[in-house]
Amino acid sequence: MDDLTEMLKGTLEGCVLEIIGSEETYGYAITRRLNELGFADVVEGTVYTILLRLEKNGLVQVTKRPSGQGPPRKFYALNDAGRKELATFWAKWEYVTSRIDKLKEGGR
Amino acid sequence: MDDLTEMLKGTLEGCVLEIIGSEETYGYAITRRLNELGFADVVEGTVYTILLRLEKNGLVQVTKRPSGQGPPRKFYALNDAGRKELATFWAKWEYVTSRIDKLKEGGR
DNA sequence: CCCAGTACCTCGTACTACCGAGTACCACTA
DNA sequence: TAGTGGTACTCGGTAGTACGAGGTACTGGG
Repeated sequence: MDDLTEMLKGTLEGCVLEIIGSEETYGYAITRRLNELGFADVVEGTVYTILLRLEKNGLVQVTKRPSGQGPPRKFYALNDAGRKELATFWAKWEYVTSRIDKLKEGGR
Repeated sequence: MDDLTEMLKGTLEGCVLEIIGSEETYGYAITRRLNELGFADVVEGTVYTILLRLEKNGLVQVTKRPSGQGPPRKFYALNDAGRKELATFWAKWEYVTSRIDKLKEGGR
């Protein structure tokens, strides 16, 4: 699948929230997970910008832990605000997809 | 539904293509159609930007016609390149939504 | 010792949508 | 004939998001 960049705008952050929400994890692993899921072109730089943004917006709790496999890892977990934001994201996603599907079906 | 701006990036152009593809139409009407469909915040300025981009990228055929209700209208219709682009858009859309739904279901 | 793999961070760029303001044309009305 | 409201298009500036390319740093193996 070719370039999905533009289509992922605004949804990638939600995906990262979802991943963090299901399991406390760190940037490098999140990138791998997204790639596995089929978002092959998502690169580290992108994920880190999102992570920084989440932190700045107070949606996550960050814990640094040594890894034994390189430099220490920064583990991210959702806090209450983050869980709320995630719920909002899914609500928007439902809304948008339902409208677009309707449009696609020639909905009048 | 609050601000969908970021989530619509990259999909709005596809929506406009779809609308034009189903019926030759013009900017003002496209805006109304989008609003009806539930994309309430989409404004004229945005639609015209997209339309100009489509024209510049050679995806549409433009015909000017008097309206009897104001200034002449610029009617847009898809050409071959536009139809191809529209098909690509839907393919991407399928792809992205399937991956995200998978993620949402806790897909491993 | 160097290199590959892991892990993180930063800066500059491109693209897209929005917003505000402006232009203009028409029909109807007072 | 001046004003109002609806139709219709254009343009310039702004903000948000993802990407690319680069850099730092730690570990273990050849």
